[in-house]
Amino acid sequence: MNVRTICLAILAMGDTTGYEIRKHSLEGDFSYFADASYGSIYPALARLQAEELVTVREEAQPGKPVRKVYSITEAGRAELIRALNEPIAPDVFRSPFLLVAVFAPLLGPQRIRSAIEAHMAQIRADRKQLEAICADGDSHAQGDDPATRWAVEYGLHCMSMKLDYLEQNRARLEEIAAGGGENASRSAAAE
Amino acid sequence: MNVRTICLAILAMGDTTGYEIRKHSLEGDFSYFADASYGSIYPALARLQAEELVTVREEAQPGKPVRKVYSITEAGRAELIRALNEPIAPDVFRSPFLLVAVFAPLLGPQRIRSAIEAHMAQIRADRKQLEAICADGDSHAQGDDPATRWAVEYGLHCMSMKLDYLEQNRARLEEIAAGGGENASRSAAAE
DNA sequence: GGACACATGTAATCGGTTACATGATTAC
DNA sequence: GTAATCATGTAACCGATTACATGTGTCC
Repeated sequence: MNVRTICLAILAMGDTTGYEIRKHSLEGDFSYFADASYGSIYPALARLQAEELVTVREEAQPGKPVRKVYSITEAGRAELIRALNEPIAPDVFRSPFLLVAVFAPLLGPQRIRSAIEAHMAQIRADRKQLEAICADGDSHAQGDDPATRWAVEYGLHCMSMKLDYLEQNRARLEEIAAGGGENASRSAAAE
Repeated sequence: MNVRTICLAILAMGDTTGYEIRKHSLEGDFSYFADASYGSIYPALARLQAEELVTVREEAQPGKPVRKVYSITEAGRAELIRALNEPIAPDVFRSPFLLVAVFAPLLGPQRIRSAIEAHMAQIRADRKQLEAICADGDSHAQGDDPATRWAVEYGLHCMSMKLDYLEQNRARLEEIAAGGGENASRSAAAE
């Protein structure tokens, strides 16, 4: 999902600024889809504006820089729908953790233990963040939207499942790391 | 995980060629970690060779092009271990499907149904592929390695969980798509 | 005769990140 | 005083993809 579409999608949920789009993309809802930086968001917004898929209004606020608030246009909404109706690219799941896991015998039990710990902590943190969106309640939008809620619940479910699985199977990986250590040393020395 | 490390990792499992590395990275084991193309693999291998982290031997085979078979060196193995001991980057999970799901009310039930169908088919296909690695058995390596097996089982578990969850909750999303459709039209028309 | 698998490699391009530039306000 | 938050934007760079170039053998 390119930044352009992500911007359009976020703007379809309500008017915002480039600054806030970045926060959505890496903290809030939408953290599933992107992880965009200013360097990609601002040019994307400029381009969308040139294409008349969004409009801008400048809100001067005393003391602070001018906020450029973007709104999606009808054409923008149509373009978003068009993009979402295209064949969906497969989900991407890239796990540096699993690469470490695969080399458990080479890395030894201490490293594996700390890797598992860090990995689980990461998942817990992500889960907490997702839960916050749902529980937000009072805030004006996202958590209340049923479709967003469905997606968030799907994400939460996946995370909880992973944590359960790790809890139950981490010992096995740690044993592999401990047992294989000698083998790895031997085979490395043998070569 | 950059292509360089992926190449090193694959070579740590056994000698291969650039051509086969690509296959590993998008079909076999390792499909979790990368999705590299020739355009990145060949330059990476050349660089690794220059750094003396791998060596090459050319195997002439009559009729076919020369195979350049790469082997990891001791320095390469050390570099891989060093890379794997660095702080692990968080897992990346990017789901174009969930973006579609979030806009279910805007897209309507037919689209959502087909999106769910395609998504589940994709997961099933991925699962089949992973199962093949494990069940390979007779082939000389990966499926038998306990750490690889652990990682594969983790992946299989996640996929099965997702499928179960989708099976049980797809109806709810389809309803949201159906019910919300009118709202979306109204709100779109109202603006 | 055409498509596909094997096999290596380069050049153009692209999408995106990082770092930089600027500057006021608020909280510690 | 110093760090963080708000806020926008550009330029340099980078990693990777896409498309291209080349060539044989095999299967349908």
